[in-house]
Amino acid sequence: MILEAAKAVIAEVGLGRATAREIAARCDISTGTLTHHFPSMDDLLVEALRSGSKEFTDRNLRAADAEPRAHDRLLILIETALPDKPEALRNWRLWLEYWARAAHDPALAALHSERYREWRGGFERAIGEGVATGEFNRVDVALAARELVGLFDGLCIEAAIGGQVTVREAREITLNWIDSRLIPA
Amino acid sequence: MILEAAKAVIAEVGLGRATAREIAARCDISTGTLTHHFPSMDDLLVEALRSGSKEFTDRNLRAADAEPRAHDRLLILIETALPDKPEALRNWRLWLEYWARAAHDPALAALHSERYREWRGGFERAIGEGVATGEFNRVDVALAARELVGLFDGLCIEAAIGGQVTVREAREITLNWIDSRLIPA
Amino acid sequence: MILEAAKAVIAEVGLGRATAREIAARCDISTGTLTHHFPSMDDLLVEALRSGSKEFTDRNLRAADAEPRAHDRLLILIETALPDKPEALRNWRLWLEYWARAAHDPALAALHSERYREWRGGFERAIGEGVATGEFNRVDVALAARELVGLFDGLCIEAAIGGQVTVREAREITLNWIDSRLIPA
Amino acid sequence: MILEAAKAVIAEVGLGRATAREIAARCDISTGTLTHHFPSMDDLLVEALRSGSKEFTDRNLRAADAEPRAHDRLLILIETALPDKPEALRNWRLWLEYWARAAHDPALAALHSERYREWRGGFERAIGEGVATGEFNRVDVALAARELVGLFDGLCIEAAIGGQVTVREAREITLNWIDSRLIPA
DNA sequence: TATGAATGAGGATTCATTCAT
DNA sequence: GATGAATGAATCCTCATTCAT
Repeated sequence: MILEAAKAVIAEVGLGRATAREIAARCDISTGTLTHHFPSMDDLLVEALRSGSKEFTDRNLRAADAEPRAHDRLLILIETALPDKPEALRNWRLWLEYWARAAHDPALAALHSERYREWRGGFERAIGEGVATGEFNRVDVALAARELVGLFDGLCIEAAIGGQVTVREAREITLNWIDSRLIPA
Repeated sequence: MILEAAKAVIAEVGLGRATAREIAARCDISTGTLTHHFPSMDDLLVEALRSGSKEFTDRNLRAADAEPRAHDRLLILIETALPDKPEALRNWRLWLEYWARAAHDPALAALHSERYREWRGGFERAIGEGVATGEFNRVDVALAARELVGLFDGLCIEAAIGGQVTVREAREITLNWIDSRLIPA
Repeated sequence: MILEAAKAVIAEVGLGRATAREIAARCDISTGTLTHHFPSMDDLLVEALRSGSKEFTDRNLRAADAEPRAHDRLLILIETALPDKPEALRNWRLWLEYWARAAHDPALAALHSERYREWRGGFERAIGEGVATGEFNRVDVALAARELVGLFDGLCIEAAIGGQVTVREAREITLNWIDSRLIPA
Repeated sequence: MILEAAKAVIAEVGLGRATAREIAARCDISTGTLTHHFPSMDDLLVEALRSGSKEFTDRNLRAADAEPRAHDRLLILIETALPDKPEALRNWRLWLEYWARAAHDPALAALHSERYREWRGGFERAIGEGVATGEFNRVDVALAARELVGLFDGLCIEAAIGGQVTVREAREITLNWIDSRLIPA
């Protein structure tokens, strides 16, 4: 699939170095065929970013929503997204490109905003459910979700580029946040 | 200055669309003059990213370190960096490009890692000082700094691209984290 | 054909002044089309030098080898190569560029060396045949070929640039060498 | 001296790659100073070719003319020019560039023609002297000089680029030519 | 539908040359 | 006389896109 190849190339070399030739070569098709299916290269790249992150988050959200206990939902969202798995790492790289480009491109910013809303929605539902059942403390659900997602994003970005935060630290800090904030003493 | 123009262009149109011609035009110089000072366009862009973020964080760190009280230090770091000021917004956009590119470029990742270490160091010093003087609770300083910076980064990124988090929310969540975690009851 | 245009341009203005634009204009194609077929300009120029001299010498060698008498073989090699015909003149100019560049470029030196070996091989075969049939004196074939080719090259270069040796003189001196050295009294 | 640096650069990297920057760097001067002395880069390169070959041949001609015996004169001309000495090798490389460029540049062709005339004049004087004193056979002096120089040039070019002719072979063939043609039985 | 040769605008970079200091 | 920053034309090359087959 062309989009799949595009995602792989973007994750590997970045949005700025992702060329039609390289993507076509991944699919073993000609650049002519590529343009036949995606008349605009720009649209292809944007769609790759969008669908790439959408697929990833949708799958994780579904997996989380299937869990009965709120704490397990959060664990699934976090564990599947932590960038120590190739697929998750690829996703964070796509997101980094997404963010960088959205900063200059209102259309992309809107798309990203929508996707981010869905992602945070998963955390909100889990926390809300936990609060409702008494599994969690009675926190401000929207605020807690904002904080948790912000914390998780900030840690994962740094972990994804191999910076000063390791995946292990990102996990521990995030889980510790849940324990100390949401779990009743 | 050429670097200043480069930073402005990168922040406005992104790393991928920053051309020598545009940067030269900003400075009212020819492209020949540009390459006379920066033989490699790539080096210029990287240096712009590096020095741009370094200047910004250094200035903020100095301002924060000049404050006597730990809480004020943190407030300064946060307030000056929140992306509701043009300069701070520009800085977050440079950082987004920095992160995105660092994901594919080990050399840039190393540079970024160093800068991030300094940035987090400012938070660590402030928190450590507060703990030492009894102004703050007796928390694990390194861990608290990691968490605070991760939270702040995650929120500011989203705020910087005009997404689902507003600057006001980012500020409140961050300050609330400080109050509830660091300030003794 | 692109290579043909490249050879013409090199012969006319020299290797150093042969530009992609000029070669493309000769073919009535765009420079984009040129690089589509020859991604590297350097490779194109080298290939033009190589194939140009190869075609020329191969054709002459075949024509010579078809002659039954050794003396006629030598006459053909010499007569077709003397730089008073446009094609032969062009070939000497390509060779001059070839030599000049081979002096600084080992890869080109190797290519040239191989071509030179073939060229001298034609003379060696002719002389060897003449010696075998008694048409020529019993000379050291390899040595005689070296001498004859060296003499012919040295004279033709000077004739090709319109220097102190005319084509007529080059021809007479070369043929006289054959008569006095190879033909039995 | 600027010209000396220019000769060295041309001999090392070729006429097409000889830049003002490199030549200036060799002299430890700025490109501004270079252009101050040689307003035209083209004139500098041409002058380097011209003076370089002139100095070399003049010195060798003077050394040869100082010898009393004709055979020794020829030996000196040949021995000093054979490209197994750095200076002689450099000279052949300058000549190759000279020839290549003269093929497209009438002005350079005229300069080269004059220099070649002087060079061949040295051989003519030596041969003429030998014939006059009876040291050599009664050959056509002009024709013999043309042949000898042609032969020597052709062999040395190939030897200079490290091709199919070694310096040893070039020497032997040339000396053998002298023995068999000029020396009485 | 698939191709891939052709395109040409746009990219960075090189370079000889100019000129104020 | 010497400098070196500034210049801008010219270089090769990349690339998304077009279109006839």
